Amino acid sequence: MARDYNPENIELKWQAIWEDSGIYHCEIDPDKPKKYVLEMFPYPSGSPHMGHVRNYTIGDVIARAARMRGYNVLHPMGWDAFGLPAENAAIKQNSHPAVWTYQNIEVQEKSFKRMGFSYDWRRKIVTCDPEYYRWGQWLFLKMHERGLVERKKSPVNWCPECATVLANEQVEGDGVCWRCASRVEKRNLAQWYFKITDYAQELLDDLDQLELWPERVKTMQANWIGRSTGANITFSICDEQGESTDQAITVYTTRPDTLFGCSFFLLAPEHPLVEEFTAGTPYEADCRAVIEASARETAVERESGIAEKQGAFTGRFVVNPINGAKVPVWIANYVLMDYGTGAVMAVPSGDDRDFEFARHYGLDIPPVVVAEDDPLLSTLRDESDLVQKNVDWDTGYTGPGVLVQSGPFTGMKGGKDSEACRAIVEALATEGKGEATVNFRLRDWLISRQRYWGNPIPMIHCDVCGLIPVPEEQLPVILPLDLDISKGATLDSDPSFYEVDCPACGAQAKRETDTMDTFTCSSWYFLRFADARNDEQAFSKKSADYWMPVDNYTGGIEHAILHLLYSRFFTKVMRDMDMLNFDEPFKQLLTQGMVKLDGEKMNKSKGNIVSPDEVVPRYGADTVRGYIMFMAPPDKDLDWSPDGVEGMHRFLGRVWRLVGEYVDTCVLAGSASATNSDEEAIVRQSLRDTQDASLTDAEQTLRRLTHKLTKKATDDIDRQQFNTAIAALMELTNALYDFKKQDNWTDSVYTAEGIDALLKMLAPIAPHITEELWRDLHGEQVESIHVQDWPSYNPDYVVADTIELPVQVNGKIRGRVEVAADAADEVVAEAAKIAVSDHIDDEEIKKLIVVPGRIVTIVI
RNA sequence: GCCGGAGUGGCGGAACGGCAGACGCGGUGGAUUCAAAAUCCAUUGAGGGCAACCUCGUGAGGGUUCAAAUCCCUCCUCCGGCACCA
Repeated sequence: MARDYNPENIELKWQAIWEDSGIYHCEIDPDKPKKYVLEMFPYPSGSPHMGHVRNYTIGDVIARAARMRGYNVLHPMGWDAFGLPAENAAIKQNSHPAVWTYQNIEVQEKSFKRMGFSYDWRRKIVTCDPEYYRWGQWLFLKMHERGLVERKKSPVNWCPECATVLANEQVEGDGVCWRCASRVEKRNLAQWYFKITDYAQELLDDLDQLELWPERVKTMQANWIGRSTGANITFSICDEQGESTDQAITVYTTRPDTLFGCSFFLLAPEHPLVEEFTAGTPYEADCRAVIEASARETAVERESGIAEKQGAFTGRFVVNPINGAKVPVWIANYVLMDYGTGAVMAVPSGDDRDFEFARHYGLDIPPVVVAEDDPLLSTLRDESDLVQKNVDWDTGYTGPGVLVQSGPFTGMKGGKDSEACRAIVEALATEGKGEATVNFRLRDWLISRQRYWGNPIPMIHCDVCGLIPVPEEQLPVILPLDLDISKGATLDSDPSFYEVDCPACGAQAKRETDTMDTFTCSSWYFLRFADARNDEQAFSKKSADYWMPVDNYTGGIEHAILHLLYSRFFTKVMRDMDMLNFDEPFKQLLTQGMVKLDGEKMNKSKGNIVSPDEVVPRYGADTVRGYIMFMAPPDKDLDWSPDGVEGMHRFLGRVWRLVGEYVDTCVLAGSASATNSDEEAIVRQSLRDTQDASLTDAEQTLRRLTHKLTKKATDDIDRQQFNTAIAALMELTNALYDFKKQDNWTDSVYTAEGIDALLKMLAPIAPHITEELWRDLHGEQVESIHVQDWPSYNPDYVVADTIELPVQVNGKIRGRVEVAADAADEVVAEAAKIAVSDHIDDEEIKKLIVVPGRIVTIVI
């Protein structure tokens, strides 16, 4: 009687053996095709959850399958270890972030090993380790050299809870902190930036190269970058009489075609000219009220969605450069200082916001672009002068149309990027008052953080020399570990850290005490994995040339913008530094879905957590891996179901018993079990040489299913449809059980072939049980199943000799014909006619279509 | 508002424009058992018929096609992202 399936025993046994033998280690091998399989490395937040299990199982299956398909596979693991949670937890527990971090890493590492993930652990990275973060500092200096680092004072996002500034990407839609969900405030502070906007166009363009990225991630990035085409138009400031002064303001617009409809002009409340215009005038008080209201509003009103349009007249005027009209200058709360130029030409008839503002303050709404079907068009079609100052519309009209009341441009087609846009910009350009331009929504990346647990920014403030980079040979700037941070102290409270001599002039200077955003650490870690133990460089060119780019990258959709945009930016910068010879770091991206419970996100505070620590000891890692891969396609959310876990456990049990019984029978018969794979291959080959006619029907069927399902599972794993790949393996198991009803089923070489294919294809998903059964089958001395070749299939064996085709009459299935698989279409057609003769009667056949191997359809 | 994605049995989910519901869960019946668990075998979209079979079925409504879950148009619902970006 076969042994019981005891997952815990065999899993721990094989995990130890794999670790000792180092079978998952990899080295550069120019003779072998490489595959770099990577999952987004975890934050060491505590014990792992099902999301981790899913993420890393997906990657592991890809890596293992690739290894068996003959690739030299790099599959590494590390930790993104700097950041606020460590610091907050340490403050709470009166510990140190380093202690908390390394403890958690130990727990997670152990847990990942218990899952049987096939990492090359020699390449482990921990980003808070000086051996790693020194290279982050080095990259900062290199970017500084290239002019990509900037320190500037501007309104920034401040999270009061985290007591630090945040990047735009880290403020979520409703104005809250991505980490703690507190409401973010605006503060005017001097901060460090990476000039990601220098790469805005390329970051947008190269999305086209990413054929194997999900469409939605690319769309999200494109929206975030937010390219818009339009023109800069310059309005000169004029006096009360309309006489131009030598001062001017430039606006950005996407609709230069509507310029004749500009009936007022807007400045952002924070615009520097507002003070100059209004100081000491009767308009000062009103403007100040709007400025103050809008400063309060940004925090509060955004929450409610729509803020009421507010504004005030500044008492000043500008001249419309296209027609010399005198236009009043207002301030308005909906004009943003940090987009475009902070000033807007308002065209209420062509913009809903301007329309609303104009209605509210009783300003003119002259129509300039009118829809083809608007009755207004017939009355105004030929009007080049302003005859109608107002419309009776409910909103502005933003669609395409015809220009009216627009001087020489009247009658032209208007709208976004229209001929009128080009003509008007051209006319303005001749007078130096306009030029076509492009604007991006993307802002520079604010990377400084006023927190302790991060990579120190390697810069020094010298009163004499200004900002001086730390000389390269002095790297790394070590983050001191002896700080008592229990009260939330930062580097700013540690004189032994910040008191330094200026590297340039030797005067007493102050080291920068801000640290870098953790996202800087994760923006290049995939490159370090290629050469993790290099202590002379961030990574060698050779290792990057061989291993990069990452072939398969798996991680959560929450990084659709953040990490994935930053990493693309770093890659392009390093390419321009001649460190890399490619444009994009991640060839293929798989965004895995969440693991939920009863449709809800698992959450510590809700207490609805299913932990791998409780499920794995009970069912084994193989069952958990298999379940997670089977229950949904990898990119979809998955609802945890205890019954589903049982089902996967049952399936593995079926495989266990099938192979166990096979081995037992063979041992009794003194055959098969002793064969190693070479001998078996020879046996199988010789059998293939014999005539098919010697096969029984059952053998024919088993062979056909084995080859068909091998093809199916192989294809499905290739396209990462692991759920259907597992379904195919279940079918193969069922086919073997079916064949088991035959007498002497163990004698047939097709049983051996089926079991061989089943175990090998199941190996990436359930690595332990398959390894154990593989050794049962072939003996302890045989090489691991995980270094075996992936099974192949013979297309000739996939098709049966005869096939049954459905026959349709007028679109409905009315019968079936059994024909030879290679029968000519004419033969099939005749057979089909006979099969459905009842339904044809004497009707004339109008059309007869044979879709080979699929269907016959007859139209009468 | 704009941009994406998705709506298929009791449930999770399958289906290069070609037999809708693979595979699994759950259910039902049987074998085994003193009994149960486990296991094995069979069955399982809905409705009708003794039956071979028939009818209806992929969010709703139209269309293209010999043939539509799949392609096109209109609409509804849900999920996600962005949002006063001029």
